[in-house]
Order: sequence, then structure tokens, then C-alpha cells
Amino acid sequence: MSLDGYQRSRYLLIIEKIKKDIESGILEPGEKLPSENKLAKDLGVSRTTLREALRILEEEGIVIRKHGIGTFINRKPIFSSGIEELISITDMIKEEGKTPGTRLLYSGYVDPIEEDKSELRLDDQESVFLVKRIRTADNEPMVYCIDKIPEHLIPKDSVFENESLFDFMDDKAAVTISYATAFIETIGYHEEISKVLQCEKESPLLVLKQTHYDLHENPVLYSINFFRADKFRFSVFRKRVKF
Amino acid sequence: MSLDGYQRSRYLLIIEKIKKDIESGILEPGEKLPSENKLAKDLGVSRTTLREALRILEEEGIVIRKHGIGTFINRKPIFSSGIEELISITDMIKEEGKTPGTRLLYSGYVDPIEEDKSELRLDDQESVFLVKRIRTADNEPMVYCIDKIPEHLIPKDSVFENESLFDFMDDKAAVTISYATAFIETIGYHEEISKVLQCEKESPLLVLKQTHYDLHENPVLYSINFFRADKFRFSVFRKRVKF
DNA sequence: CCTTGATTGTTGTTGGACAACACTGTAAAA
DNA sequence: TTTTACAGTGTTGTCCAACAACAATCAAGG
Repeated sequence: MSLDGYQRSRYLLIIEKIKKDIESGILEPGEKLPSENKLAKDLGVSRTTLREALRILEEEGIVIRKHGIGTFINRKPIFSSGIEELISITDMIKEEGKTPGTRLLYSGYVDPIEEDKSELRLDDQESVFLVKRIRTADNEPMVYCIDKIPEHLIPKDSVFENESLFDFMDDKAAVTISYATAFIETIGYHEEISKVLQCEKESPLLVLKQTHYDLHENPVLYSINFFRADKFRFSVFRKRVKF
Repeated sequence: MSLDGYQRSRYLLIIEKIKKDIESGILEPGEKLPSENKLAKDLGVSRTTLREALRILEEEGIVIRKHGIGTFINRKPIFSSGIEELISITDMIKEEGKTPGTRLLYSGYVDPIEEDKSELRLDDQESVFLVKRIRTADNEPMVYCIDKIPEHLIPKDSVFENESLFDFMDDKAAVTISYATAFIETIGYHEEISKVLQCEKESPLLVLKQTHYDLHENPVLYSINFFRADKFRFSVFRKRVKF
């Protein structure tokens, strides 16, 4: 295995490699992995590094380790992507095998509400860059997105086109989103949103309220997403910690 | 620090210890931890073991590690308990500082539907033990619970009282639940359920469909929980993995 | 038949060493 | 004076080799 290019840590590369091997079928659910000593040699890393990777894979529910027995690929249906993994809505739709699209409803600077101020730790009088969009899959409305970015992160003259917001921030704001804290809620019928999403009156919406942070733990994006409940559901791997 | 009693692995004890120190305020958000060498000595474990603990804490978003700089307690609002952590509804309600209660609607053996068969990997003709309950917080209806357990796991003569289902299975079925795969969905008004939960007609419900597994990766419990959306929301820590 | 113990193979833990990285202060160069 | 270059220090990342703890198997003994 080639591990040249030291960009990321080795243990991260190992994690990717093993995940890829599972997806591609080289490693099958329920299968027992080689012992750590052997696997470490095969992968060309030390046992220590391999163990760090396996620990995380265990935490994520991908593998199961049993003291004195071995390490196994979990038999559970591995979700295409659980909600714990932060990906853009664009990628979510792509993973479903559909073509993502965007309809821009609004973009520009507005005054923040209290919620924005606290989530984004705004100075007084700082405004936010607001983007309202409809995200579509195969041209069908799927998600209503409200995104807010602190004013100071964005060059005044920049224009938001129909790109991924993650990419936009990476390019224009030189900010890399690293993680997010999210709340999952639900609402029933919403006058405006349900209409533009073409929902039935009885159909509720899944709401994702997220505060995104960059590599320095600074909040850089606060977003509220409304998902059509008949098209979307979220999956989670839940692990018991105290017995 | 006392680490006597080898029941759990040392790295798990370290994780607990650090989490406890954060909750109790000994470690404060944003604070820099001592270096791994010092911390390992303080805790009385090897640096390797400490690092395994820190890796998982990082994966969970509790700490943030920076190569060449140090390890820090994350400043994010640490959720009382994110949805990634599998706990019983009893404990969820307790964590809110309220008193959990249960109203048993039904318990007994029934024929499984297709959904149950596939989720619980049932043999043909095996029936399931069904429990229907209302869970209350301070006597207020909160969650409508449907739980199904494969027949062969439960001694025929056992009776389900108002205990925690996790405990019930531990005692009567000698089964320890280890993790679960969950889907988060939502539904609008439901004729029966909304009524017993005393929901308004416009108020939707958050639905958690979960398959629970024991330590040997066998599915042992399939449950569908309906949460009042005006009382509950789920939190998740989402981490970006590929940049 | 069943129990006990030795053997084997696994993951868990240890200690010590060096590598890679980030920051700081100092000295050299412009 | 200002800027650049570099050494020094402290951190996390990686490596190695060994032993401990645990689980399963098998053989010998009751």
C-alpha cells in the first residue's frame, strides 16, 4: 500500500483505506480481520498507528474488537452516510445517486437576530451574509436552506453563485469547515416553506439547525435546513457507553 | 487516581474520568490539557493508552488535538447527551431533571410483520414479544414506545413490569445491549398516538426506529419511538471527514 | 463424562525512542 | 531599522519490542 504524501496523518489514511475496502467488497461484513501484527505489516504502518485507526473505526461502529479474540467487520448495514458525518447537502443528494441542483432565493447582507448573534458570537453591529436557497434532486425540491455567515469573513464584493457553500467559504472566505453541532427537530406545515417545497399539507418537515466551526473552533456558519420528511430521513449509529 | 478493578479497559476509564472532570468543571471548555507525557503520568497510565482515550474523545468532539501545539477541551456547548450515545428513554428523561414514569398499554406475544422479521433476523414462525408503553416525564406523556423482542430470548413465563427494558433484557434474557442503528423520521398527526400523547393536531412527532444489538452483534430488540416534537429534539455532533 | 490445566493466538498496556510540526526568540542579512 | 533565517523548545505523531490479560482449543487426568 502506498502511503506516500504526508498530507494527512497516517492513521487517517488507514481509516480511509479500510472503509474503502469495505465499500468495494474486499472486506466483507462479519469477516475477521487479520491480527493487528499482521495487518500492521501488510499496511506498512506500526501496530500503534493501526490501533489508533481501529479504535476510531470501532467508535464509529465499523468494526468490533474483542479482547483475546480478534477484530471483525460489523455486520450491521453500513449506512451510506450517518448524520454524524458532516457532508454538504450537495453530497447527500449525490450519494443518493441523484443530480443536485440549486435555486437561489436570496443572497445579501442582513441584520442578525438574537439567535444568530449567540450562535456565531457576533460583535455588536456586525451583520450577516444571508443565503436562502431551494436544493433540488433531479429537479425536484428537497430542502429549503437558510445559511448565515458573519460579515467579516466575506469580502464585500463577492457574489454567491450556485456553488456549494462549503466550497464558497473555502475559496472566498479562506475558511475550512471542520465540524458542526446540530439539533434535529421537526415542524408541521409552514406557510412559505411547505409551499415552495411542494409538500402536502399533512406532510411535516425535518429541521436541522447547525452551527459550523472552522479548524480554530470559531463559528463560521449558522444554517437552518428544512427537509421534506417524505424524501429524507437521518441515520445514526448509537453506541452504549455506560452499562 | 485509582484505577483498581480491571473490569473495563483502562482507556475507557480514562475517557470516563476526563468526561467527568469536564462536567464537574475541573476542566474548562477551551482549556489546554497538560502534555500527553505529563497527563499520562498524572493519570497513571502509559502514553499509548492515554492517546487511545484522547483519540476517541477527539472523535466525539470533546477535545481537539493539534499536532505540535497541544490538546484542548472543545469550546462547543457540550450536549448533555447527543443522539450518538445510546441511552434508555428513562435515562434521557432523568438527564432533563424530570421524573420518568411508564404506562403499560400492552405486553405479550404477537406475530411479527415483515419489518420485524428482517430487522430481527427471525426464523419462520418465531413470534415476538411486544411491549407498548407511554413514557412520561413528571407524569406528562412524552414518548409512545413500541418494542419487539424475539420470542426465543425471553423465558415463556416472564412478565414485564414497569422496569427499564434495558434492565429487563439484562435480567430476564441475559442479554446486554451494546449498540443500535437508528433512523430518525417524522410524521404528522397520528390518530391513536397523537391522542394518547395529548398532542395538538398540528404538532408532528419525531420518530426513532431502532434496531438494537447485543455484544455478539445479534439483533435483540427492534423499537419504534414516537417523541412529542414540542418536548424533544435530538442533538448530534457532526464531524467532517473528507475535505 | 466432565474438569483441569497447558498451549496458542488474540487484543490490551507499557516504556522509551525518534519524527514531524508549531511557536518563540535571537542573530544575521537586507 | 526591518526583514529573514535559524536554532531551540515543547507539542503531538509514529515506531518498536516486549509483556499482560483474555478467549478458545485440546489433551490429560479425575
